[in-house]
Amino acid sequence: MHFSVTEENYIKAIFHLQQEDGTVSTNELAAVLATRPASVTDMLKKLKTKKLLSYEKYKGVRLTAEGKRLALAVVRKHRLWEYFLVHTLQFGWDEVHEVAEELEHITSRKLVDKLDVFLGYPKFDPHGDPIPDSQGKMQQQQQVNLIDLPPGTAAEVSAVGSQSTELLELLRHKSIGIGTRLEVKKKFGFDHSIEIKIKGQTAFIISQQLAQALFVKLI
Amino acid sequence: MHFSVTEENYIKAIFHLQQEDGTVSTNELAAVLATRPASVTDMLKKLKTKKLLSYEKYKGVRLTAEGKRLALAVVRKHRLWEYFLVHTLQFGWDEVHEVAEELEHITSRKLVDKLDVFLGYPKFDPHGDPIPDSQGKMQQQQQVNLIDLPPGTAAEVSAVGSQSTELLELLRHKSIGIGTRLEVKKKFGFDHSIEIKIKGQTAFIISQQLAQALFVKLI
DNA sequence: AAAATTATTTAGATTTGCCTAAAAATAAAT
DNA sequence: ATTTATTTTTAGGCAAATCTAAATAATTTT
Ligand SMILES: [Mn+2]
Ligand SMILES: [Mn+2]
Ligand SMILES: [Mn+2]
Ligand SMILES: [Mn+2]
Repeated sequence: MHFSVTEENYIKAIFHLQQEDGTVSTNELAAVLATRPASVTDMLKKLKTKKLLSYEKYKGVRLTAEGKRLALAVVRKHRLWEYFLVHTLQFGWDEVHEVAEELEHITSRKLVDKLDVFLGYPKFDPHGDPIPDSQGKMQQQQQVNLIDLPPGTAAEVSAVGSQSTELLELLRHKSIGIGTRLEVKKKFGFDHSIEIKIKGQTAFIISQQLAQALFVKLI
Repeated sequence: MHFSVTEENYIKAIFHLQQEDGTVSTNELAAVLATRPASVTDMLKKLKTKKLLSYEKYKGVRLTAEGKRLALAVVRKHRLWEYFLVHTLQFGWDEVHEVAEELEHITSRKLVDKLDVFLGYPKFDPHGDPIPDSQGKMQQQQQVNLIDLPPGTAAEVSAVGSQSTELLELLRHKSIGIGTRLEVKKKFGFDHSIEIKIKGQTAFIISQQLAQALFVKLI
């Protein structure tokens, strides 16, 4: 089976959305794919006949095992290419998402596997997201949202909740990246901001929105 | 300006064909693109309105300066990726053409230039074809067809005349590659076969077809 | 120079992915 | 339980890239 770029993008979007919800709605899909609900309905019918998803009118959609396999293959390529762009070609971590969005659709299986070998079988991409192996298995980090840490906890940043340029720009400005170690000093109920301290720097406060976009693991 | 994969493939095909002929015919294009003459005519009209080529009904076609620029950009990407696949990812030189055919359409300019840096600004791809620099300039080797060498001449293989799997398979079997040094021993008028000698091997005979597919530089 | 062959273009359809506008189903509010 | 609002689907069309079959132009042969 070989699928078009558009079909792969739909499958990947459904995969990501159904992590949160169990089942995915037409409107949600239209929103993340920047297209119209009517177009989504058309595509869902097609992907159903290709057995990549189960779909009943008005009932939302859910990937089949086959659809999940495809989604994981695309995610694997996306994240491996991002790792390549950052670690081999010296891109900034905020510059790679768009390019990987294209590279993830290159079809050669051999290419992906050789790239994986060359990179040394990385387990996480530059944004802290796990890279599926050639079997589609990925190592889940036991990570928690920074907003949920109680004061006094030390932690290491392990992932970001979005690839938006704005977020990554802010993080660069505050010198926060994957692997940064920090300690929660104080939490302010009024605006849910959090005071954190990074070794060698004076403590500073980050907003609720930023804290919610950061995932950490305890150390 | 941004162009579709199909448009880029047409422009690249015209570029290669017009190296030999000055002007390119509808049927030639249909043949190399594995499509129908009628489809070619449609596309030529479109590419004309985009000012990538000059075209008069029944008169054949020729790239404009703009069209040539685009063609060289695609060729640059194609050959840089081939170099990457062979030298970085350890592909065989006979396995890379198809994959590069997809990778050449990735749009990021920054990606190409960073890839070029990473690879060390290579001047020739794995098949001996020159890689255009970011200005579109490429270094032409003063190479000659092996079939035209007189007996007694020593030479080094610098390029192959096609990327076909069959050719590359035959070359691997005879341990001939880019950089192989050889000497022409004798030429046989009957079938235009040529006896050649590679250092450390006993002399052997290659066919006219193979000799015509090999380009060499004198040493 | 006329006839036959070959090359190229037009005409009319098809497929994919998308759109707008309108209809139908579901969910929420009164 | 109706009415209202939201979500989703259908209907009908459009643009890109392709195709087959038929028409026209160019070339070659006789
Ligand atoms: Mn994509
Ligand atoms: Mn990522
Ligand atoms: Mn191509
Ligand atoms: Mn090549």
